[in-house]
Amino acid sequence: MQIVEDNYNSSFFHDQLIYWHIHNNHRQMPWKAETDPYRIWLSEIILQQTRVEQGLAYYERFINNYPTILSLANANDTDVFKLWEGLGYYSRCKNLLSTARQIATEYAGIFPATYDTILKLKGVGPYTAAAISSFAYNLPHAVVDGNVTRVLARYFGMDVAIDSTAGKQVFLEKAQRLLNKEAPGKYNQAIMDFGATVCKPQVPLCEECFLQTNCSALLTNQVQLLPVKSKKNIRRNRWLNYIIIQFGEGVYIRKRQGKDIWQNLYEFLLLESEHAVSAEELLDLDILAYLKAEKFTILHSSEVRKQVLTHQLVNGLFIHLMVYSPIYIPGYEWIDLKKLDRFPFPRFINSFLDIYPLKP
DNA sequence: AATACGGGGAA
DNA sequence: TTCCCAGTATT
Repeated sequence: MQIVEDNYNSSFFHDQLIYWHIHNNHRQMPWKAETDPYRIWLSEIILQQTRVEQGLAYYERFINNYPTILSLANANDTDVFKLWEGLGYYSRCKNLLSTARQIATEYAGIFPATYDTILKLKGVGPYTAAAISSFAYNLPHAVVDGNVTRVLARYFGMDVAIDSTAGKQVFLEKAQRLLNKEAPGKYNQAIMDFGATVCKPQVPLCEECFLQTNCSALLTNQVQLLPVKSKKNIRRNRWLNYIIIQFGEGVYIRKRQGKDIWQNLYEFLLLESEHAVSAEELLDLDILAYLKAEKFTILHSSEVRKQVLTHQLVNGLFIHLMVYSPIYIPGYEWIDLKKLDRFPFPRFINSFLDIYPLKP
């Protein structure tokens, strides 16, 4: 890459981007022009690896239920996870609560206002710290998200892998050099909106793009090849079979623990298997021995259901049983069906309950 | 340095 | 199916 040409391109790129942002960027979002760091932080956590359209409703619900960081800090965990239910990446929710409480106790409820202190907060990495710093406090820190790496990779013809350690450093430095130090928030907003609405991943609008005359990828016909990603995702198969054991008007559930998917969400009696198993085989397992001592009735046995996650393909079936005396299952608790909707469940379970509602 | 962590929308 | 989304924490 030529240094001189790079400098020329950089100033053209920067000026055009700001011009577009002021005159032709019509993307609306409720947290735009927001100055409350709590709201900015909340929106940024929700939007990590999440499309704006998907996160929007969650943001509104959180603001309605918890208008201040102190109200969030004082909330009860299950209620907050219930609000987060279905959004995915549930460690974000855990860290959200943790940070709200830390700010309540250690910062007297006042959101920290420097990049380094913000970066230390749980759930806040380089991207989110730069976003909060620039949007809430107009501090000169460039955001580097998926939009930014894509835009920079294409416009400047950067073919270093965006998911390599070296690549991340290169893009961060490039973004930081391009940043308008006078209006960092405005510049950060501009480049992300541009990436999301014009320089899109699959079908970018190059024909109507105001940067087309200087875009390296477009000029060398590499738009579809940039940015470069080195790692490929592996998806493993998994079989999660659930036994819904009902006694009276309640069922047995537990909160998921340990380092696995769906931490802090709830589930029914889980029987994980290495391969697909039938309902008959499941009910034959030793783990259900204590059930055999009791009289029970099979009310329903579902088809195999599937859910695609980023690193797993979850398969499994649901069996609904009725028992006629209370049973003890270590780690599980009996919950009245009328209260079941207070508990957050993974999508895999909720999608089954949608077609097979549990009624008292 | 590599990997896991959800769910949804678009092609 | 595959890709990718206003990334981060953990190993």
